[in-house]
Amino acid sequence: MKKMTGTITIDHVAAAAKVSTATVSRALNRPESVSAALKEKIHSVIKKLGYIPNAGARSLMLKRSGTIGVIVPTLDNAIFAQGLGEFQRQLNHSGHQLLVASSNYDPVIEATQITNLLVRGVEGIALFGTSQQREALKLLKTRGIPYIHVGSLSAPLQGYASGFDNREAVKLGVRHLLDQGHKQFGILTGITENNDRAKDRVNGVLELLAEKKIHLKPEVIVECPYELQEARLGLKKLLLNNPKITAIICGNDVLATGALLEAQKQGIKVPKELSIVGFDDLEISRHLLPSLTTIHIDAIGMWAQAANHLISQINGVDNLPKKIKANVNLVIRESSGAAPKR
Amino acid sequence: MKKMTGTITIDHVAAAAKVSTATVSRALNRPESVSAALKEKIHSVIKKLGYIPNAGARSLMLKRSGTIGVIVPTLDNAIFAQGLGEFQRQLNHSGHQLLVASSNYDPVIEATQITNLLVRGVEGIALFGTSQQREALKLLKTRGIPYIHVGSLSAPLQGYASGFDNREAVKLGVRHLLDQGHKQFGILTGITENNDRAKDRVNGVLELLAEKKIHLKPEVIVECPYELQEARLGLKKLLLNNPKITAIICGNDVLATGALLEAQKQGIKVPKELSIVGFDDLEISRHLLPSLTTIHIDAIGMWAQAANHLISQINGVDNLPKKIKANVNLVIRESSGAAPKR
DNA sequence: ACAGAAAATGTAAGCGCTTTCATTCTAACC
DNA sequence: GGTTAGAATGAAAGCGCTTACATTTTCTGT
Repeated sequence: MKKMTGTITIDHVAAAAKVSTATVSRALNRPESVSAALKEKIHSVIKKLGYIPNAGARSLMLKRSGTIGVIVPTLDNAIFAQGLGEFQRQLNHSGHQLLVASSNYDPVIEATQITNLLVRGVEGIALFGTSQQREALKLLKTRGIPYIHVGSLSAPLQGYASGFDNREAVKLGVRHLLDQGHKQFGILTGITENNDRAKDRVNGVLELLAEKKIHLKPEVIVECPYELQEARLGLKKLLLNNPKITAIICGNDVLATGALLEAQKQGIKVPKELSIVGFDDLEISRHLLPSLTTIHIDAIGMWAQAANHLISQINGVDNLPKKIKANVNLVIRESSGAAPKR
Repeated sequence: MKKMTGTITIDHVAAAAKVSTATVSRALNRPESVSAALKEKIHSVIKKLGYIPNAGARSLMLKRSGTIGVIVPTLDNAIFAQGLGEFQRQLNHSGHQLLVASSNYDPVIEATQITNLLVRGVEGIALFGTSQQREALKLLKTRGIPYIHVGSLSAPLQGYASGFDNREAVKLGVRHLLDQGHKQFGILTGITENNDRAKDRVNGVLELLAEKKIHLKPEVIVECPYELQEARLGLKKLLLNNPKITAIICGNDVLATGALLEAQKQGIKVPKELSIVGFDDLEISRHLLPSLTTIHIDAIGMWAQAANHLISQINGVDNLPKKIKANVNLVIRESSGAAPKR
């Protein structure tokens, strides 16, 4: 039967090459089982016709779609963009394409995005953090879809995770500040609701300070969205009500950058009058003046590991590690210094 | 036939609900054609079984995959990340998922990524810029796959485009600098090879300056990758060999930020001794000290338009506009000022 | 209460591909 | 030269779904 439409199927190729569809398929998928002569003829026909196998039919037979999904809170933060770039690069090595979705830090949206990805037939999913609805996670479990949490370590439902302990990581910065003699702290954190990483970081700070008998009043903990403008407002608020603060611990480098810029705008000397510590170590952090003291996380490695773990899961490798720890370390630069004498 | 595997198909649902598969399919796709009673029973069975339709089979019948591809040079630049976020948001409205690929500014990689996306059955593709291989574009044309160029306006092969004229846009900044009395210019541009936008911007500068009888020597045009570190090196090089320069036009805000930071590091007063103009208007640009004079482009709108245009193409709407112009305007801030008297 | 229209449901044919199994061709051996 | 193992190819089944068409059920109006 001749087709009317412009879509070229394997039948067209088979007909044009005067072979069966089986042979065409084999020429494509198991070339060593086809004679050189036919193989050559088939490939030339394919090129001439511009044939590309139909993805649906293929995945229907193979039971593999060749796509992997990822859901991040937002693309608008360099730390995610950078991570996704690496994730995608790794996936490419194994012939997978990346289906991207974002949740805007909302578990409800995230749950529907999980379904969306499932409906598109992804073979695996990378999820950022661990604040997903249990329901959604269970769906993945029952459907047997491989998935991995990225950026945290304490995965629910005994899931896999590639990340680090945010609670401990942030203490690196706090300890540094304590060593510098700081006593009056402020925290500029992202919105902690539905954000386990932000929560952990705040709790890490509080925990370590509590050990040193320092207890923070609620008003020195300010939450704000991860935006420069908001961070500046946040710092303003923090300092206005608590002028004695000498050190600010920020939930990430976006917040820290905003805080730094606002401090400078107000003529506050950093680090002489105020020390600022960030988290993530974005590219810009080392270039700011003063450069930012921050917690460096190996985001590249973390995402690369996540990708490879996911692929291993898909390939049915067993005895896979439950947790993959990413490297984390304090980078002391110019935005932190000795506490001012009063 | 009972299936052994854990995969739940429409047959399982039909059996469990004691209806035909056709009815289940209809309950899902054309609910108004199924009686309320059955509909309810079917949905409860679906929920209980955790049934999710098989993507391959579905796209095979429907001839639509529900996915759209995009290829950007990199995810590592906020301007792309932000754009992609919006693109994806728009696509979600029409029930599409985003398949992301990146080319690292390499047309060869881009061509293979185009094939990859095609193999995954995307219904349409957004391409950044116009530097793709003609071959690859022709493949899309012959396969009848809708696509659109984003970020430029002069699409090859009579393709569609959502973007702006980079050549004219950059002149906004140059004119401003000329108005401020500048005579000695330097250009800090991204790598122009395989980058039509970067090329156009450089040419735009040269064109306008030529009108004013200003001709730039090759050594005041420095190319460097879009990274802060590289930009700092670039500025150093520029100034070292050409100390008389009073104004620098940068290919984008990353470069401009790097230049600004390096100038400050060197103790050069901006804008008193040196004016800097960027391009893109990233979030950080308005917050830097001094804040960055730059060309604002409506990246959000540009990507939103691209998404909608692509969807219209897919839906077979005709008489679609060939070019969609995005808004562009000069934002004068603190990094540019009057040329220093010498 | 009954014919006929309309609504609801079922039957079965493919969508384009891979792959098992059967068949044909090739080459190797005695 | 005749047999046969092995390689190359073809025929056809079916992956899970949607939908045209056939069939059954329900609803009209008189």
